[in-house]
Amino acid sequence: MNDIRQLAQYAPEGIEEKWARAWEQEGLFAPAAGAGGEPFVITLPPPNVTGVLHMGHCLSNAIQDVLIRWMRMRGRPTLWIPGTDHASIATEQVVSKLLRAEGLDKHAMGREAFLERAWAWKHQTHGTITSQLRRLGCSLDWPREAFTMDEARSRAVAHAFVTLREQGLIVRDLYLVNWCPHCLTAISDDEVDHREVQGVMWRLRYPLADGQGHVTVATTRPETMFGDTAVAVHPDDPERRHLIGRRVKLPLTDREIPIIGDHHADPEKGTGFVKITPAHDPNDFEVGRRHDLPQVVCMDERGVMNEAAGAFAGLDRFAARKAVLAALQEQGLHDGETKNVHQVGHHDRCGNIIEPYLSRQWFLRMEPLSAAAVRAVEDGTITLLPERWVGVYHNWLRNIRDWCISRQLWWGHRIPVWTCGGCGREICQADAPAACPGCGSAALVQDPDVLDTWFSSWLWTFSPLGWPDDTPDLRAYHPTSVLVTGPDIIFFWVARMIMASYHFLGEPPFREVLFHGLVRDAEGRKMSKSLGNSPDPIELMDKYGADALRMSMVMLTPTGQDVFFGEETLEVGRNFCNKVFQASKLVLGAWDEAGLAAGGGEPASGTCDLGVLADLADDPAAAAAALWARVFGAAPAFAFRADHLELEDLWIMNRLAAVAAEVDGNLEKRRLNDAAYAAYNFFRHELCDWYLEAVKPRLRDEERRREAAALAVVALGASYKLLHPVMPFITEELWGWLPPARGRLMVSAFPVCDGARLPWAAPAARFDQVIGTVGVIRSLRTDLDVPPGRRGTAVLRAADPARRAELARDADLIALLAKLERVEVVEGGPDPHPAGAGVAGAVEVFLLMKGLVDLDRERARLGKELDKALAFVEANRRKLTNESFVARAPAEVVARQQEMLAESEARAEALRRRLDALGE
RNA sequence: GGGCGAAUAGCUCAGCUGGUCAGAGCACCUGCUUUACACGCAGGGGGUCACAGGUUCGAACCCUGUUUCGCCCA
Repeated sequence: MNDIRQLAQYAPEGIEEKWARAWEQEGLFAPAAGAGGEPFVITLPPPNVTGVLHMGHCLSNAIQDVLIRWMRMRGRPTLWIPGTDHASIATEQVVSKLLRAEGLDKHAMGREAFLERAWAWKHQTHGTITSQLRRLGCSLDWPREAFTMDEARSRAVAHAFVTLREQGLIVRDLYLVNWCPHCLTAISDDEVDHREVQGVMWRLRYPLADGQGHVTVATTRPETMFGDTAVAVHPDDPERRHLIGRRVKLPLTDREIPIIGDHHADPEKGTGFVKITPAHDPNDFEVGRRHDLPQVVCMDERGVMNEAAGAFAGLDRFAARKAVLAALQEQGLHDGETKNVHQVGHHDRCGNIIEPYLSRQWFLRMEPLSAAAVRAVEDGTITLLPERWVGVYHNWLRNIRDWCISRQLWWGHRIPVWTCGGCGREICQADAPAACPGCGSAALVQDPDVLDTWFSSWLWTFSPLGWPDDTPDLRAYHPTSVLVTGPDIIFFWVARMIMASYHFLGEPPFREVLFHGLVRDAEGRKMSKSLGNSPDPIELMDKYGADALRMSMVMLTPTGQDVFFGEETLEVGRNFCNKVFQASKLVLGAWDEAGLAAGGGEPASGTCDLGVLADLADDPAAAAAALWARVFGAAPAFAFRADHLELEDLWIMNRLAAVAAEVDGNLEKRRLNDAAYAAYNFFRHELCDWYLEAVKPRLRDEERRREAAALAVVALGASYKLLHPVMPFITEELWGWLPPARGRLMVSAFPVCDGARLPWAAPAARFDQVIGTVGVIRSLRTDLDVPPGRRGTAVLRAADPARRAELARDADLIALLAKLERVEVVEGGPDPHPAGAGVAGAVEVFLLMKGLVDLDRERARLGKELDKALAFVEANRRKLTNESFVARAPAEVVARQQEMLAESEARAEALRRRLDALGE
């Protein structure tokens, strides 16, 4: 279609792809060269490279693009850096699964071959996510794209590791970690998902070693008893403390273990005796350290019992539980059980129950890094929005624990530590050493593990800018401006990024964090693959358009609030796109007919201050021309005639200034939904419903069409600008159709205004009076059943002479908008009769009925309806005065009956009023 | 167990510093093919602002308690 104006409805196909390509080719996503001012920078939270875009990304990326486009238009050098994340565990799982489908085994094929396959998979899927981001309209600076595992980022990770190691902040320790027996790797505390589980608390009898009875321990995990190295009681427990120092025989084994006193045992909980299993429980681990207890590991990395479990060796942990209980039962050592709801840790990636597991891992000491992060948020250097997350953030930092950063995986950054086979020396350096600096041996073995993915992500504000090198980008664009992400990764990522940036660069990574909510389905459930309730954004964009998707999501999502998403949500956006298109069609047609020369200049980004209207309020023609010049970058090629500027013209300019203030102000406050809604409301309910309707007759009038057409064009142009950050494609397209428009909308100036300085307050109020009056007349028409085809006469009565003078001047406008034949303005006198009456402010409004409706027929019809209504009222009353009904019927039914009575009475009353209004 | 948040129309939510605040969108009902738009226009119904107290001239808004729900941490 050559001329978009021929379209009956707006269709985004082709248009969105066209602009996505054009903008990128024209280099408009790169920060403007030579532009002054403080850069506005965002690093895209890198999506998983092997994933696909989901609705959450759409929301997050739409929010980021709105901020970026807005700031770019406002003239700030703007940079949004794209990138993807290697997602260690997730990717390794996906690739392993693919291999299994081919009958291949990861371990059999070996590390090198596996990594080759993983890279191939990464290359294959990488394009998916990036093309989806382009499709969504994200104005990312693609030449700067980074990948957490590319060479530069790997260097940054290695550098960070080595630095921290040299600073003594990274240590290797035998420690109890969260172990996933399914993924066969350690995970950090933060990857453990605590879920409430209906479990059982078993009571087990441990015989005293001297044969004098037994103690009863309570446990939810009997299978770990083979790792028990003590039984604890509270040292102040009056009933049990006398047993401290004695020994018990550990059932099913030939071991004896001591009874110790430790505060960990709670006399109120369970039986007061707690078995201590240092190698399989984090609390017990601490107890064990305090009492120097041995650590007995009784299962392997797959959760299978080992030789420490004697006869139970080889059983899976859950099978072992049953078997142990059965064996104890047989020996009379099983002392009953109670149901017990408790929290059980699950791996957030695979859902399997994690196992506390004793292993040698790398840890990062977090406490020394946390102080700067606490201070930055406390003193306002970094702000978090919504503010309520500040407490959560501080709480985590105050109780910070060491971070287990090693993972028993292959896909990721390999830990840059080598051990010399010759002298046993440990070498920690960024690049692989050729030989041991100590003994010269070349027999070096690198640590087999890789680093937690977040260990690369936490460098993400500066690693994409070239760190650890001192690059021009790093100097120009760091700290970044905003981080937009979900609050679910406040610990994983946000807090750690802040710590990393202060530690390595001594400055904040960003100035503010904007948290957005989760996208849920229409029933409020989280979107998940297993539920199948997560729609494909690409399909949705094909169907509704990316603009519609963005507009709907942004408009319907208050800051930080979860979104309930159903496909019909997108209709709001799609319908609005069409509305914008239709209005544009109307105005462009009128402009063509007016045959005006346009006049427009090359646009420059920056602010286009509509406060100029207030400055020139005394000379509306000059103000209109100045408005044109601000919006289109050059003076109009024609003159506005002051005597042709009407009330509605001043009003729409007033509204334009007000909406600019509102949109810009709400973006400033990060209330994106309010900003989008303000622009939406202005366009649909002010520009279309009132202004365009008011000027339609002028647009057909050769003498008077120029000013109306020109102001409509300006209003469209300014609206496109205000809407562009949210709906970039359609606005860029339509901008191109505006005769005075030059260049690209996306890099044109953004309308702003000081909301306290709006022009023409008095004329605006006068137009509001017109709107109110028209509203009353429209209501009366419906109430009185005036056929839509019948025009009529309204009488407006006002005591104030000034108000009467205004009404007289606006009578034609009111008649037009209310579809009346005549509007009379009177000072006083009796109520017109027969007529419907209403009030609009200080103006009494009468809609004359004579001639509009056949009074006799209407009287007859109303009389009949009234009779019916009264009969119904009577029936209701009879029932309710029947005492036995009121006493015996269910209260609900009586109440319902009373409701019906009230309703029918109200209806009868309304009908009587209408009948009275018709007169004799 | 600890912390945070929420409760306002059928649904999703605004309501910022007590005073035109009882609102919007969607849904619903009615009317209308008015030459930009039925992906539309016009009109309309609908809420004891969770509950109970308190402060105040005045409370969705502040305080206390209760209930329910959600999230995070242990």
